[in-house]
Amino acid sequence: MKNRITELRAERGWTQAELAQRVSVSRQTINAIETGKFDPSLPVAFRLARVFALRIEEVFVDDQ
Amino acid sequence: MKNRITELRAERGWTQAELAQRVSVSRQTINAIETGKFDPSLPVAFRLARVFALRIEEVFVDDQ
DNA sequence: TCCCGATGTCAAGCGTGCTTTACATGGATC
DNA sequence: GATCCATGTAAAGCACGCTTGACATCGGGA
Repeated sequence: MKNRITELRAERGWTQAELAQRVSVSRQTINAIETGKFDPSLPVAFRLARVFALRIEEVFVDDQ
Repeated sequence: MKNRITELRAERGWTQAELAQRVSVSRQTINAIETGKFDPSLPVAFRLARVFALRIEEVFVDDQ
């Protein structure tokens, strides 16, 4: 499961810490998701899509 | 996080076991998701949306 | 050069997601 | 009543998601 979070965050000029605050997780969690350590839970994925004003499928790419 | 899996599955005439097979999880996992025991992981959510030919937001409803 | 903000990473700890095995219940059919 | 299928549930075990706290590195600006 890939994601476009680093790119989408950069477009908006947000730091990892800022994004973390917007979706109510720790900075380390955002970093781990961006660097592919693990996939977020479904609720966190929804919150991420929401702060980017995108659909989940536009943020996360299922590579089967 | 609510979901419409029981309803969508019934529309298609699938049993929990059939759906489980289609998304490659155990029957107990489908049952637990339907009965609200826990939310699926993001990859399983993608597979569920895919077998229903719907977007994730049409299968899962984030109740903030 | 010195500092500082941003990012990467590690460790310990805890709750969740998912598995297998197993058993209980209810409805339909015989 | 006996059988069968679908569903619900439980326990044990393992891996993952997320936390806090801490430390390392890197680039930019004073």
